[in-house]
Amino acid sequence: MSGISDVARLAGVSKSTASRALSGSGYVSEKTRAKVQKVAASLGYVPSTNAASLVTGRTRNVGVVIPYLHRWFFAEVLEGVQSALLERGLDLTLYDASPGTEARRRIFEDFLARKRFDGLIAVGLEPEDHELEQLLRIGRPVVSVVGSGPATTVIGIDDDDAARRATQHLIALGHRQIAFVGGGSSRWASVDRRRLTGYRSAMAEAGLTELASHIPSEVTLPGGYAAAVDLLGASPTRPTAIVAVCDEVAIGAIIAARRLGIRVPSDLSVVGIDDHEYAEMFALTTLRQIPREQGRAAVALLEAQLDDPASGPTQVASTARLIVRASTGPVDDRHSVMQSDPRPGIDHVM
Amino acid sequence: MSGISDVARLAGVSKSTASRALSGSGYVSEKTRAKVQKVAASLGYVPSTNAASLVTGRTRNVGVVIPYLHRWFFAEVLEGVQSALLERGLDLTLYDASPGTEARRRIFEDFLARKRFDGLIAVGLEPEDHELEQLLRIGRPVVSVVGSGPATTVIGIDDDDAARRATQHLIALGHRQIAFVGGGSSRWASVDRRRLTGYRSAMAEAGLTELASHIPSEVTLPGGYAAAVDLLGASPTRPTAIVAVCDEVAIGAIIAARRLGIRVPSDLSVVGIDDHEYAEMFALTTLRQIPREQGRAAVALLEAQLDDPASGPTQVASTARLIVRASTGPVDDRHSVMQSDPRPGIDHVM
DNA sequence: TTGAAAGCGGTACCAC
DNA sequence: GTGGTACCGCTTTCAA
Repeated sequence: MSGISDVARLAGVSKSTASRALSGSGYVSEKTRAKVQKVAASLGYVPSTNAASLVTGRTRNVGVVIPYLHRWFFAEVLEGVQSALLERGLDLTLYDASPGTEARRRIFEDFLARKRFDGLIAVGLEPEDHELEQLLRIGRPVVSVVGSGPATTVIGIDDDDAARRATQHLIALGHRQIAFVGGGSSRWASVDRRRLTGYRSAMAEAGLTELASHIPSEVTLPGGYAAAVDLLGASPTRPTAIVAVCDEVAIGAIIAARRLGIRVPSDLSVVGIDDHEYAEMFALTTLRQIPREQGRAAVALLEAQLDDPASGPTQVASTARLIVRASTGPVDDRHSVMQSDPRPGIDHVM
Repeated sequence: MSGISDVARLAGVSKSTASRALSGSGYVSEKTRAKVQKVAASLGYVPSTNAASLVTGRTRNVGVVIPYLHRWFFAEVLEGVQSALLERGLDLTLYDASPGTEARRRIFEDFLARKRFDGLIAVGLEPEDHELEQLLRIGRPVVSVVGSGPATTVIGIDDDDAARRATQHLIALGHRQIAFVGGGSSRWASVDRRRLTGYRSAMAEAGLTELASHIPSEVTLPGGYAAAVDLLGASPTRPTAIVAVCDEVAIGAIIAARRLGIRVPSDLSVVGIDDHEYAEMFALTTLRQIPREQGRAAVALLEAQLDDPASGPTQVASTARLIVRASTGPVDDRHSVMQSDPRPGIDHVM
């Protein structure tokens, strides 16, 4: 393992000059720079980030705090973050902080306090009050993707608007019995709340407040499935349409409908939010967000704050785009129309 | 930010004593130790890992190289690794190395060379020859979960055996037309290859070599769906059973079958390998592996190698357990039996 | 049992 | 433009 002194010696210069030549800061003649770099390369010299950090205080590492790895949205954001960091030569330290676990407590208590990073990206974190306090006490910039985060930069989509437009899409198709499925079964995520609000306001605007109903469920595919089985199987006044809190729940609902012999979209329309990787396979109408891009944007925002600590927190909310596929269609009041297409709901089979 | 010197000064001892008292190595009187620790606590002292690493050479950080984040198996392993590291107070640096990407090249070329970790855990990595060489050149212990890895510790299930038993299960139910679905469409993962081999040997042992067939597909749920649509929709001699390379493919196949009006298991039996989080929802018969445990085991193995560098590479393969649910059943040659149960295949509705 | 001092591998200030 | 040197914060001999 050759160090910078080895490089310096073999290049016939001092450590300081070698350092300048390699890090690119400070005056070095073109000639010596070339020489030093050649020697460094021939030696396979790799600078010790550790040593550099010790003196500069910069770690060239970013921490990512994330509560779930196995949910589509989170995994996508993480991939986006990783790729953007990679391009900048930055490392990524992962903190998997499932809500309510001992692991999460230790992360906030011990791991984050070590400050082995220049900044933090929190994905859908929804920190408790004392957690938020701990987060700020660290004294490093924090960028949140989704989730709440006063005093930090937050980025995401306009959830209220997305759910409202999803609902409006169904209303425009003539639906009135529209249920909102998902969220609220255990921990309420603020995202889910905002989406429910958007749904409710669209219902209210259409004078359908009386018909609005919220079916709680785990925010997962099996959760959506289970909730839909209950909703569709038992209810005497079954809804003609569902707004799902996200695509996973929407897909679970579609699978449940199929199992129950309910045709999508002729008997039931379903709209989600996400544009999940399975959305096309299920011909799901949805409001598209691109979490990977949100992850990349988070890195860019963090970088900006790192370069200029004075720049305060920003709020960035993009607008989700409605993607109409075949899981939504006009309401059919007759309930007994002949089906000419043997496979309704799938016109984009992969 | 108080450093160890502050602690030392306030405790009225030297830096060295403070260091010993806090790190727990070396002789310190019980009295001074208590004193030092009290002062450290009151100051909120957090040692700089950086500075410690610089002198000890140990980073207390583990690198995880993983090609996919959005696939169930990988996410589960990662969670297992993370939780086991957390318990040991170790950080986790993530390297997302999708095969064939520029990002992956840079990871192997630049990032790993920095050695910001004491050891590496490679998940399903399947390194190319030159990548493997780079991996070994780093001179840090490497533990692989799945994937190939000569000269490194490898842990996983006996894939050949798992696929063989999946196939035998179907044969025992009377099936003969059994297709193997998945893998081989683009990059062949060695896991997938071993599973295909297991399937083939079971077919051969039963004298069914002639009937064996491999339907390639992407190893994803939509991949399995697409392959099954082709296989089940078009084929005049449709198989009565499918062995899927993993649960995601199996579930895709079940969804495809339902769309095509093919009943599972009366018209088609499907068996997978994994015991995916959706397996129960689809009543999928499968060979269970517990990737989270594999992740935890990887950490334990790495720790062993870290503590005793002399201990050579180990190979650990556990045996997958057959979980029989309702996606497999006896072959029905009459093809027109009355169905008494209106919802075949789902007796474990969630 | 404790303290003094020498680094770990770099960066950065300052004089030349 | 370049070299000397102090120092980042901690661990670790070595003496006392």
